[in-house]
Amino acid sequence: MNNYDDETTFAIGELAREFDITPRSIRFYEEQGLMSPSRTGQNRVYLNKDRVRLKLILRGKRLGFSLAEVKTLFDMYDSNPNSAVQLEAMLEMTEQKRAVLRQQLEDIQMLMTELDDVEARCREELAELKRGKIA
Amino acid sequence: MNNYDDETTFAIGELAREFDITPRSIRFYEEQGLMSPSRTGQNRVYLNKDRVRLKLILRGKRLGFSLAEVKTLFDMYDSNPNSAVQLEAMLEMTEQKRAVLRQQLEDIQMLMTELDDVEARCREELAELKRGKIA
DNA sequence: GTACAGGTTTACGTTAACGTTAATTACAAT
DNA sequence: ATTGTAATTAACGTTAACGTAAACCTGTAC
Repeated sequence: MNNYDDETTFAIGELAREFDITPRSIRFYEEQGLMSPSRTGQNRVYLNKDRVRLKLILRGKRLGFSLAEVKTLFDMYDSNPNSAVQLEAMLEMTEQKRAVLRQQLEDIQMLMTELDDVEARCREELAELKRGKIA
Repeated sequence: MNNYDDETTFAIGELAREFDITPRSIRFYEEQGLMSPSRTGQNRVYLNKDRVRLKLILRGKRLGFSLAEVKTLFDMYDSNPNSAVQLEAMLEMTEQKRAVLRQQLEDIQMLMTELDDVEARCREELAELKRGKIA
């Protein structure tokens, strides 16, 4: 499913709806050099490869990369695909991201136990209130 | 370790160094109502409770909370803990946050496996490059 | 033919979380 | 007395990722 051939075209609004973003965002990504759709007259026309690019941009964002970082990856891939240099740069970026995620996991665990404490104290005080020990 | 008594005081620069942020940031947090250190003359003086607050702010940030959200949590925590209404509101709030954290945990785990995939493909291609299968 | 639903460019506005001077104060050491 | 280090307030500057008009074209529906 979700498999288009190389002829199928999309208007900017279609892609916007599909990925639940605004046309403005898509134009912005183009302005930042992340996409370059063709045109019919003055209207942008997107092929499936452009659609895939957009998907990659959004996935990069979900992974916490900035648009500039995504562009860096695109540029590297476009200029020298499958080069050892590009692949190693990619590995480095993923490793950095992994470190951030590890830190977040740790933080979440600490926060959760703190929430446990707060909750326990709340329940205790509530129980005392109901027993009438405090007005 | 890292255990200070309630008398120990800190200058703004000390805290900045300890948490690897700038004094400007600490003043900004105060300006946003997240801290209120005492003073000697016109200089800010931080006690351990302030230091703990700062730690919590930074942890919240790492978790993706805005300063405004952190402030909301602080306000709730600080507000009168003697009323049953307040306590129940607090419980509701912590339960909501807990749900958010659970979701984040899930997201992070998915992202990590995605990174695993990317990394695995990279290493594989690198290995092929080294075996000379690709020019 | 006119309304309308899309598309277009240009350009200024917005928000968060600080950065960056500037001008001043205060204590500590040389 | 001067130099150095750390602190202060006030206020304007910055970045990312768009939002939001304004003013325009353009093909289809009625």
